[in-house]
Amino acid sequence: MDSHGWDAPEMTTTAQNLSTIDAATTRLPAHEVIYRQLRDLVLFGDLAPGQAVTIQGLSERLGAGMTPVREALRRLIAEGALEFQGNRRVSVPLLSADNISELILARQWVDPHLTLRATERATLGDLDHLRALDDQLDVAITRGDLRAYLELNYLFHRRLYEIADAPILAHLADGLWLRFGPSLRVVCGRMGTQNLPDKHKAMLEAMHARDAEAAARAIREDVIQGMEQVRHSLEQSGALR
Amino acid sequence: MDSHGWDAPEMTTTAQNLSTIDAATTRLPAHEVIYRQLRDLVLFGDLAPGQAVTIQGLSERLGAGMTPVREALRRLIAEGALEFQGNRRVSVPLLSADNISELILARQWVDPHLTLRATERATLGDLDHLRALDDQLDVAITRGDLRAYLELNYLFHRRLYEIADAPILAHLADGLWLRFGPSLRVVCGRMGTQNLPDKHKAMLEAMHARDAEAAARAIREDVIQGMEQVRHSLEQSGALR
DNA sequence: CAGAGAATAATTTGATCATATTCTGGGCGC
DNA sequence: GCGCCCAGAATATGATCAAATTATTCTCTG
Repeated sequence: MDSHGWDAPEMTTTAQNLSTIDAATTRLPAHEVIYRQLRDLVLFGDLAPGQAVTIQGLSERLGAGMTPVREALRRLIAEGALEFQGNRRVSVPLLSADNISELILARQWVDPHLTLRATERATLGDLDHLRALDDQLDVAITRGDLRAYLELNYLFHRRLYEIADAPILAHLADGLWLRFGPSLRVVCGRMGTQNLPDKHKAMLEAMHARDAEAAARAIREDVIQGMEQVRHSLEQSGALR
Repeated sequence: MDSHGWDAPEMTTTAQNLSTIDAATTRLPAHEVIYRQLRDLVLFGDLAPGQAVTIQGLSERLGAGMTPVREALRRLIAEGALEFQGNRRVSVPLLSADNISELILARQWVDPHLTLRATERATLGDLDHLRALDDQLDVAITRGDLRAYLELNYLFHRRLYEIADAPILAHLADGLWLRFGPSLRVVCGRMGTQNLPDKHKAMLEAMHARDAEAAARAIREDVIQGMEQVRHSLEQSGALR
C-alpha cells in the first residue's frame, strides 16, 4: 500500500506534536518521517485549505534540513495532497465544486469495488478488526471527538483497502482521501460529529454474510452520504472553507 | 493536468538524447526538467521493467546535481512510475498478473468516463486535433515506428483527457499509463506495430455525432484490446519482460 | 589440500546538511 | 501607476556521513 516500501506508518490516535521525534521511528529516513507527519496533517485537516506551506518554515518547525522537507513536499504534491502554485509556492488545495464532483465520482467507483474484493477475501479476524474500529468510531462520535472520528473513519476504510489486496486501486483510493481531507475537516467541524455518515454496520453484516454486492452498496451509500455533505457545505459557503 | 503547475511539457516526437539540454527549457527548474525526461523514459519504455535506477548514475548522466534528481525520483515513485525497493534502491516496477488486472479494471472505468465528458465538451477544433493525431498514428503503424506509435497513442488519449476537463480523473489516468508504459513497450516490441489496437476511428465518429455513449464504448474496447494483449503476453512469458 | 561458508574489507550509492545562487513579490520613490 | 530595489524564499551544488552491496580473505571441515 505504501508506495515507498517501509513498514506501515503507525497511526497516531491522538493529536501529535510536530516536534516530537519518535525514538522508534528514528530508523526511518528523515524525508519519510517528514512525509508521514505532513501527510497526517493534511489528511486530518490540521492544515486548512488554502493555507500556504513553506519549505524553510517546515524545515525549522520540524528541525530538519530542507532537502528531506523538499522531498516530502514533492511526494505530497504528486499525490495531490498539496498544490504547486506555479511560482514556487506550495499550499493546501482549495476544492472547487467540480473537483468535489470528480472525487465523489471516483470514490463511488473505487470504494465499492475494493469492498467487493475485500468481502471475498476477508478472514474472520479481518471482520473482527473492522468491527473493533467501528466500535471505536461510535465512541468518538458520541464523545464528539472530531479528530478521533476522522482518523478512525480513515483507518476503517484503509483497512478495507488492505483486505481487498489490490495495491494499485488502494493507492488510488488513498490519493482521493488526501484530496478531500482538509475540506472534510472543515465541514465536519462545522456540523459537529452528530449525524455523521456511518453505514459501516450494514456493510459489516453484509461482509459477514459474504454478500459482496450488498456490502459494496452499503459502502457506496456511506461514501455518497459523506461526500455529498462536503459538496453541499462547500456550495453553501461560496468557494470553500 | 500537470500537478506541478508549469506549462505543459512539450512532447518529443522523436527519440530524445538525454544529454541534450533544451535551451527553451532552461527556464524550468532542473528538477522539473529531470522529471519530464525520466517520465518519458518510463512512459515509452526506454527503461526496461525491473531495471535499477541510481541517483548518482542519473545525476552524472544528466549533468545535474543529485538534489533535483532525487526530487524527480520521489515524484515518479509517488506516481507509481518507479518503485522503491525497501532498501533505498529504486527500479522500474515489474508488473504481476494481478497488477495488470487492476490496471485493466481501472482504465476500463476511467477512460470511458473521461471520453463521455470529452464528447460533451469537445469543440470542432478539438476533434480536428484528435483526428490529426490519429492520422499520424496510422502513419507510425504502417511505417512500423514503435516509438512514434507509443508516443502518439499516449498523446491521443492524453488529449482526450484534457478535453474532458476533469483534472483529478485525468491525473489518475495519467498515473495508470506510467504503470504499464514499460511493459507495453516490451509487449509491442515483440509483436510489431501491426494489429495494434486502434478503435480511434469509431470513437471519433461517435464524438462527431455527439454520441457520448458510443464514444465511451469504443474507447473501452480500445483499452481492453490493448491491455488484454499486455496481460496475455505477460502471462505467456512467465513473470514479465 | 580443496572448497563452502562466514566474517571482514572495500566500494558504491543513498541521505543529509550548510551554503551559494537565483528568482519572486512587495515596498518605496518617482 | 510604473519601475527599481530589497528582503525572503526556493533552487541547486558539493561535501560529508551512513548504509548496503559486492569483493575478498580467512577459517574450518571433509
